[in-house]
Amino acid sequence: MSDTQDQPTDEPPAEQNAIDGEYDPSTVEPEWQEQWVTEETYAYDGDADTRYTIDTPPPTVSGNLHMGHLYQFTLQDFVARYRRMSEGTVFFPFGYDDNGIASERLTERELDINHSEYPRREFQEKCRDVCDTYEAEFTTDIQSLAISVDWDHTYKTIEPRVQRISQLSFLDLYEQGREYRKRAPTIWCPDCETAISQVEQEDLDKHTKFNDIAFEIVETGDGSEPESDTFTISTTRPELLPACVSVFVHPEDDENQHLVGGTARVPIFGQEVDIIEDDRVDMETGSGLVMCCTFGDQNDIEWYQAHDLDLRIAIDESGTMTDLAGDYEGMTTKEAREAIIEDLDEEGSLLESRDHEHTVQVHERCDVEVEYLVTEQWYVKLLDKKEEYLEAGREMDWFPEKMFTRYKHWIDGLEWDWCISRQRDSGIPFPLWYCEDCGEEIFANREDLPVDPLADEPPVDACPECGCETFTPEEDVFDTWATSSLTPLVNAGWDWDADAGEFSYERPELYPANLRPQGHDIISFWLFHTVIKCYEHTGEVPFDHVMINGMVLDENREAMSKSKGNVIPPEEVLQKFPVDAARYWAAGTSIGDDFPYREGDLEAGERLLQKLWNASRLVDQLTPSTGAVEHVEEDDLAEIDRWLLAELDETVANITERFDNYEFSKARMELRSFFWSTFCDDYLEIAKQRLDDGGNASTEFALVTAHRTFLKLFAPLLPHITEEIWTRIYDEQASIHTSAWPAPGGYEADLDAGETAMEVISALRRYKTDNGLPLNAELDRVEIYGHVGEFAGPVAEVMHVGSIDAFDEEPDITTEISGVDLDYSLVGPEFGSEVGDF
RNA sequence: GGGUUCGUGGUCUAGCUGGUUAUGACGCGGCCCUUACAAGGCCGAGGUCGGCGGUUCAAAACCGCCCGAACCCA
Repeated sequence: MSDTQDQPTDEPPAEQNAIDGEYDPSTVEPEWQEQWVTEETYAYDGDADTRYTIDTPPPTVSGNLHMGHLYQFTLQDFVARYRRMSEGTVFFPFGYDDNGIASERLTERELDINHSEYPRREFQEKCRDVCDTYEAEFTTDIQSLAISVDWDHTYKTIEPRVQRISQLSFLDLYEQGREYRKRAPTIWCPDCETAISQVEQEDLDKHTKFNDIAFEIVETGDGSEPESDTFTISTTRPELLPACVSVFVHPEDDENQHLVGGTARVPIFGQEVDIIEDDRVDMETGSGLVMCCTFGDQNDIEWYQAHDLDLRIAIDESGTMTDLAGDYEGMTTKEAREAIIEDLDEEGSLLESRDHEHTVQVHERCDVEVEYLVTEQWYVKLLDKKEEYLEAGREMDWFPEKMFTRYKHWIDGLEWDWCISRQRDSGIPFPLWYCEDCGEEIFANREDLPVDPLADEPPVDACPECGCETFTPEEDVFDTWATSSLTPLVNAGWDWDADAGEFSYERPELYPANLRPQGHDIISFWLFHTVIKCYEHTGEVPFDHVMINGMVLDENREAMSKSKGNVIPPEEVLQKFPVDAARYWAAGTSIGDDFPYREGDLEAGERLLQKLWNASRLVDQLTPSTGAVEHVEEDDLAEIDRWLLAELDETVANITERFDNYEFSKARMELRSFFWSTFCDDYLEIAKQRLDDGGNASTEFALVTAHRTFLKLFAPLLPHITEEIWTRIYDEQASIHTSAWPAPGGYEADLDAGETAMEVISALRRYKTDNGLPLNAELDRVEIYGHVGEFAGPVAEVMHVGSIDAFDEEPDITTEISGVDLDYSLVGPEFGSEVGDF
């Protein structure tokens, strides 16, 4: 009997009328939140037979909780709570990603300082202090949302344990030949003086001058005599002229075809450059001829690599002109731009200078235009295994399925290996030194990790290559995602076992994780990096399932943003509505779709809470104390009671399948509809009549069984109210959230007759309403044409009908209302309608 | 510029492996205080399923183009 619907047990009887008065979430919810934390209700049971593991991307510590967090964590929590009941135990950890540039930025903003004003160590300490404050606040917020995290399993990506894992990962990938150090073009912020990744830059519209500059033709490609001695190059960045290495012509540009293969001379600086054909030229802009400088934009880098061009570096790390710029050396790029335009004009090479508006790439942090510099950076190889990583993505089940295409598309479009070094202050250091003489890389020993090469000594006294005894520490730190892509391994306690000479897990059962829930905005970098790093370390993809959530929009379907001023802070919502109502709202959309914040949906949730409370009060009033409700065997159940339990069976099966497939919206809708319409509107009304004059074991049993089952089915969505009712009526000791998920009890009943009976009730209500009668008005006699089986009795009771005559056959006459004395004839609902003609 | 996803009553949605009268909620109108609940119950109005074309006996669903929105990558 253990795998049946939730039936009454022999628990100690609760006091009669355990539920009275109104439900007051403002006092009930905080009490439970506190109790769940102090009693460790959600503790992971490592010894359990079955378990479920969730690996969530740790939120970046960059500010306060927003609606996106509320939504996302709530969705994760639906899964966690459902699985905790159905599987036994759940590993649901919580982490903070506080080792990156976002945290530095938060610290600078919070303390109104700049990182460059402090020694690295001091600044790092400030970052940690600020993050601690925010994290404590964030933790309180998450707990107040009833997210069922195991608070004994939390981590920060800056903590030593995670630093060790991150550095181990670096060493392992290097030994596998998956990493290399290379001098190559990188995206560079001259203000922050660091390499940045593509995701850290954003578009900004800027007003500039578009300058037409004459280049002298030294030689045409086909040896012909040119009509003119010069051609025109249009550029917004004349300060890059000293870095000009070639000129490009589009292959379909007939007018300039004769120049291809020839050479041109750059004004002022005088270097001769090749004229080359390439289809990446934008023929619509300017003259159709374009110069390539190392480097003005990403296109220049592509050309540089595709055509093996020279490297001419005219701008250094701080945005200052180099000696290559001759007279302009030492100027900022802005000063040089003005000076060069002036000199071009004087020399007669400046043909025109006009206003121009275009989009530039800036660093999201400081809005300063990025440069492309050749610097020495560490990379993780990606490009040689695109096919394999695509296959790794296919090994996971995606919910919704269509989100896999984003992963696929990202890999298809990959053109760069992953630059993982950052010239930053607060982050996890690279565990290595370089020989001062020969540059040999000296890596830390695995058992010594974590190390900080700026403070710690290298593991050798002399360079194994050249014997030199002095070393330079690597000053760079890892990209945030080089670490936060390791959370599945952090959860499982991945580590190097020096004795065994291999990697091991502290909790091997946790890898791979069952589920990765996250937003669709971070599929391309966070999820992708997590999949490939874990895959390279373990040979296995880190997740069975990936559940992708959409973004929260405002009521007009627009993204919430500070600049639009349409941000709704969660605390404002939670002041107005119960947490359970907010969770009901969060359950209201298909997974993966963006969806708007709508107050009406929270009001609907609030009404559901009241309905649940009131229905529970009625069940409580109608039935004896829990211990006195007797178990009734299926054969001894009245038809109407067995019908309810059979319907409930179907609902249990459906809801379970919905949760299995992360279809919270459908689960919500079906559960609400069955509870409200079938249980409250139909069955409860019937039960009231049946229990009117004393006890009825069959109905009491069905009522309590259904009610217990409802509470459990609602528990993942509405944790507070279900716990409150559960405790009051059924169990004062154990939480509903650690009880077992209900399973269908195998009840069989005449569902057709039940359905017909409910339609008859509905028709009788309509009749009374249409005739201005109260619903409890007495009717003398009703004839039913249709199969209602043994339900005629309950129907008569609930609708206050004197006598019911039921006929299985269709009537000869369709409808007949006889007399004025409330005699009533009713057509049996037509059922079994024909399905088309084919 | 390239790609992905989406477009269903006033609002948010279900349906989308083609087949009765297109689902539900919110909102709106009317009636009803029936001893759990008026934050309730019952009834009702409201849709050319973004547009045009195609496939088919049959299209909200499948195909093409167009319009519009969002996101990702340039």
